[in-house]
Amino acid sequence: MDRRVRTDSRLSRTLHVLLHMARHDGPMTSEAIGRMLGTNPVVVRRTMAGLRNAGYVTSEKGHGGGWTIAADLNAVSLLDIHRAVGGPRIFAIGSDRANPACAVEKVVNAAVEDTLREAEALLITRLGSVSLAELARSFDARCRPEGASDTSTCA
Amino acid sequence: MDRRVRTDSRLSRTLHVLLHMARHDGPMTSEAIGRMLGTNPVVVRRTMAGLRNAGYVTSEKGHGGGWTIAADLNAVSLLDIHRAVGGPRIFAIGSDRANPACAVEKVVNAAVEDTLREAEALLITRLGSVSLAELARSFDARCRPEGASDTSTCA
DNA sequence: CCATCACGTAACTTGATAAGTATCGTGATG
DNA sequence: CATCACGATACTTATCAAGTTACGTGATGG
Repeated sequence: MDRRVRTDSRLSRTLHVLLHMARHDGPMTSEAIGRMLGTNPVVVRRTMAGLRNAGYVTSEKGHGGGWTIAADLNAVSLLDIHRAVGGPRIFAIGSDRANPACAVEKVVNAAVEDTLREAEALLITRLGSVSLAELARSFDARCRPEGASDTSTCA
Repeated sequence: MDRRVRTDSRLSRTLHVLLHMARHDGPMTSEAIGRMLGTNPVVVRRTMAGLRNAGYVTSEKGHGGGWTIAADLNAVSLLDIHRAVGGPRIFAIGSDRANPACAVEKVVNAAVEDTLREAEALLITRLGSVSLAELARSFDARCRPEGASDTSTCA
């Protein structure tokens, strides 16, 4: 319980990207994805590398290259994506010493950490119970009742 | 959803301190508390200031001064302490843009944030359901079956 | 009265990490 | 072989709890 952390948006960014890729024909370049996210291609490649290692996407170089989804969207959960992008630390709060000598501190840390673990377990369960396909369908249900290729806007 | 954050140990540290104070006669100095936490008095004062503003403790200057509990431990929950020390951001993950123009991004952010909110609600509920007195009793039950003044060690 | 104690406060530094940036290399396309 | 797009490394930036330094103020007590 010692690491420092910032608000990590890799999960939501990646989901955003994947849904666009799902409704896009052909590979998408890091350049185009970066524009979508308001960032640059290097940041995109860094995050996408995790997805590639997990086998969820593939990348091709050269003309007409870019990123392509390589998995069944029904088989990949939000939790899988969370883990593929680094499975980052979830909480910004915690205890400072892992194994305190003080008995009071032990009890306090255990109480706080048990509570955090409970919340984390719920989060993990929820993320694990939603597939990318379901997320995509929930978008269609709300925004694209008839379905079409990707014409949805990105600022 | 934009702020950056580190692992924040103010809650667990403060609970640790309060339990010691509860089984300690007379005020405790920031100096002594700092030794307990492995930090220095200024850090202690900074955190304790929140508790003082909330009315949970009082502070006295000069000889024999220091910090004293001013609340009924049965009436103060872990959540109250969490809030008194700044109610810091709980999660290290989130979305980067609060109000995206892109409809896909909106749906994704909503899904992620709803899940986080659910986990946060559970955490808040749990923290709110435990009083300082109960936490102290759980320590006694485990470590001090007969109860006495504060002889518990702090490394 | 004055030395000491202990809190109050402000300003600055440190450490950790996601994000951002710059640069070069490599392989594929046409 | 020029261009494209990924791969990889190295460096900078932003953020915030925690740590540190320094000085002020009020209370105690000799």
